[in-house]
Amino acid sequence: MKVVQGTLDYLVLKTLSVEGVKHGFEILEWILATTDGALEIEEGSLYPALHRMEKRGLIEATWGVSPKGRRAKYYGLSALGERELVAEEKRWASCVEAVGKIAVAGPGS
Amino acid sequence: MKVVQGTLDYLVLKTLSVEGVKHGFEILEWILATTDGALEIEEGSLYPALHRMEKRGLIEATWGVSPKGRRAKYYGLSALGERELVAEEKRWASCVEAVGKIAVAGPGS
DNA sequence: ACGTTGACCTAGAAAATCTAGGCCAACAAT
DNA sequence: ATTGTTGGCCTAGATTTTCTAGGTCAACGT
Repeated sequence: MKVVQGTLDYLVLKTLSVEGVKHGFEILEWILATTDGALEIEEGSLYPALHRMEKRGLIEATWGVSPKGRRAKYYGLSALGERELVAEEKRWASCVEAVGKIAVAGPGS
Repeated sequence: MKVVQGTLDYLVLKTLSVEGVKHGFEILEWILATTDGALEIEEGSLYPALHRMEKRGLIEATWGVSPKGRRAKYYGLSALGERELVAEEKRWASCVEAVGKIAVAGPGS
């Protein structure tokens, strides 16, 4: 990801919320495309993250077949995941806001 | 910090750039106050970070005496640190922008 | 028959932050 | 004089997240 740590869960939750059910590879590609290549998440980061989140009950998986005819694990948001998404959203917003305050502060403030 | 990982260096560099020379405790307090309590950095995070950054030549330290009469290590930005700050600033901005794109994207986009 | 692609997986490394302490000097209070 | 509190710095080890660098297996094309 090469950016900041602690955002991946949020990104995945948001992706599933916005795009609906998706499998791992699709999530990677969608995030990459949507951010114009800025957020290049590695498979080695994503799959463990998906497993963590599934174990926590935030997302649910079912095996299926991808449009290209391969077996694929489709993930969808659970009710718990939706609530978690709201919390993560706040967390991220308040972090961005706080860092913004530092950036804006001047010697006279 | 309880927020996102990978921002601390940026926050410290920015603090020193905006506020000038400061010692560790002051940095903590200033960030806490400036973000209205949102960014509560722990001493156990800050001091190792300061040492890392000093080793990398981004900041320079001199021992002095605090306004309250205690010995204190004052840190200032080096020329290298100023350049690093510019880079970190871009990194952070592009990350926020990218995450924003995910958040904004809708099923129709 | 063989190489490529899609899709998933994992072990171990690397890095950042936190927990939970400890140290010592200055000062206040008794 | 002693005790307690505060200011300021420090560190070892745990935890967590992400990445590196692999590997597997089936579908498809040639």
